[in-house]
Amino acid sequence: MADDDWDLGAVVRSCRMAAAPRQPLSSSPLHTAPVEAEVEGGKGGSFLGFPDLFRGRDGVWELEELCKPFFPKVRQQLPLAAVAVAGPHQPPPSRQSHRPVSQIPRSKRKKNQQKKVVCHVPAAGLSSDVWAWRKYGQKPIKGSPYPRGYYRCSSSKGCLARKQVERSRADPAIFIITYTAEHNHPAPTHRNSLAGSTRHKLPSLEGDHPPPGNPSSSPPSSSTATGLSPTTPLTNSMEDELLRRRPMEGKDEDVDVDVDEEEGMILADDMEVMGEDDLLLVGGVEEGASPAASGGGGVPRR
DNA sequence: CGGATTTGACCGGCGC
DNA sequence: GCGCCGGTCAAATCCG
Ligand SMILES: [Zn+2]
Repeated sequence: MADDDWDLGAVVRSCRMAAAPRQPLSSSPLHTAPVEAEVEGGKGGSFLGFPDLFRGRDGVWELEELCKPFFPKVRQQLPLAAVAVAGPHQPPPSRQSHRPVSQIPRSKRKKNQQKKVVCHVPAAGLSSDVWAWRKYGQKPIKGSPYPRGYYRCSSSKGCLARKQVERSRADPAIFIITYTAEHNHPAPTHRNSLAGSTRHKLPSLEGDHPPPGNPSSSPPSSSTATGLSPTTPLTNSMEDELLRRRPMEGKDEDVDVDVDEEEGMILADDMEVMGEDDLLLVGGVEEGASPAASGGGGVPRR
């Protein structure tokens, strides 16, 4: 392959998340990833694309510009490694128990699964998420005073969709969400009332009153973010608060970076085709196993 | 009771 | 070879 440089041909496109207050839709299930960019072999090179404005569908939030002082570390992981599976595997669990990775060649996926969609959205954007996410980790990242939250689809069972939420270092009011993989099932329901599928969303909270010590003056300085995305539903208060902090004057920039290497999106395809109302399952995508079931065994799996 | 959240530890990859 | 970093899993805990 190539010669030339594995550098990158990145195609960045701006896409707006559009909270879409509603809208009959029914023709665009993908509300958050209308565009995609392809990056090839990205390593050691700054790319960042060009501000490509895109039509303004509803013309609600007009894109502004993507000139953000990104940190000097905008490197994207490199793909490479196109190994083709292989074979034998089934290596016994060496080391403690490590992780019974005997499910799928995660190793390959790791680097192969580079499908990422980065979207910069304001606080309001967080609430635009119609999917239910379950947080499975949070870690402080270098170069940013705020930690990054790792979320997974509530139905991790067939949904490899993952989401990374991080706060912008310059604009704490802006969140950088990185979506990986797509859902293989239709959204829970178009945002009915947003059924919160999660907990932790106390209705209380009015005005500010954080009991003790709530850094209302300069919150960002301290570590611990002020609360990364709660989950699907965003506390109104928080939303409002954030909005207040930095009223997005039309500043809504979204960058999509999609790296596709090989197939593997059949499921997604299906979803695209259907994605209409409540389509439950599509043809048996489920894993044959029967984990959830009702506890028939005890330890989950893995 | 189930599900979600939280926190720590562990692993793999990369850089030096 | 070791260290750094990011990412994920896993167990414990709490809420509804
Ligand atoms: Zn999903």
